[in-house]
Amino acid sequence: MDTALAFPAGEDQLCCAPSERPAIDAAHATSAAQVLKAFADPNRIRLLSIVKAGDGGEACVCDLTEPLDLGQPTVSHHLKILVDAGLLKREKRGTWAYYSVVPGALERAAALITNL
Amino acid sequence: MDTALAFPAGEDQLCCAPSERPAIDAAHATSAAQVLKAFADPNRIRLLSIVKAGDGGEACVCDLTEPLDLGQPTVSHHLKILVDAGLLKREKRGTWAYYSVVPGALERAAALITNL
DNA sequence: TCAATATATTGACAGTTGTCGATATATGCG
DNA sequence: CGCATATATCGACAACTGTCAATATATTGA
Repeated sequence: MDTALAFPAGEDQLCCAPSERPAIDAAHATSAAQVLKAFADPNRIRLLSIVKAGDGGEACVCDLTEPLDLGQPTVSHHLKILVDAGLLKREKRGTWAYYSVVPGALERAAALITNL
Repeated sequence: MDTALAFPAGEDQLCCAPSERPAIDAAHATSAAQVLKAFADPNRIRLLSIVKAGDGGEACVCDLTEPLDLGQPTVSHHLKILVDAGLLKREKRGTWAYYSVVPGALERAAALITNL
């Protein structure tokens, strides 16, 4: 259970102008890559997109397995990766598990790229 | 040579508000993942960062192999992946190869995430 | 032309990842 | 309780990826 360090906290404000900022160190690169790795698969991209576009910004596994044309275990696997990366959150209601995008998570992930 | 489709062109303006946008299709997800995959490795993150922070926004391979503690072939390999993804461009001057970030590429890559 | 340097390419190998089928674990309902 | 449904976990396997050593390909300079 490598449960989500996800977004290291703090680190929101920038020390100086982008053109003057020094290169990031190995530790930051590793944690950034850990999050960005979650976007490195087409099916996970689609999962994020479908969940975000879903009614109420959420979707359950049963809504996701068909449009992706993947087996249910594989979908669960990808969802776990997205949750561990801090991008999705899981809420169980009855028999169903509803996934939704963690507020601000996509923007923070995008900032990892623009703030390089 | 799977030379960079990179950023598919067009697709810059959005059809509607983010909350109303439908989920992206498989083809878009695949091309987005192709670019984002380039960010899925800590050493490539550092390469981008070091190049961007370098003098004149560029760096040659010889400047990159030492701080990353990687062999020269491995650095060349990662640089090729970043070039193929449309993130870096290569300019050969004499014996040296200078790499620099393609203008706007990081912002476009980040937009692939926020526009999900 | 020949040697030295910088970079790219190749081939190999271990480690990781995406996928599936089978199975386990809930949860709700008769 | 016992069955059906929804989801998660496990084990296996092929495909992909990151790394290195060895080698190839410029390019410069003597």
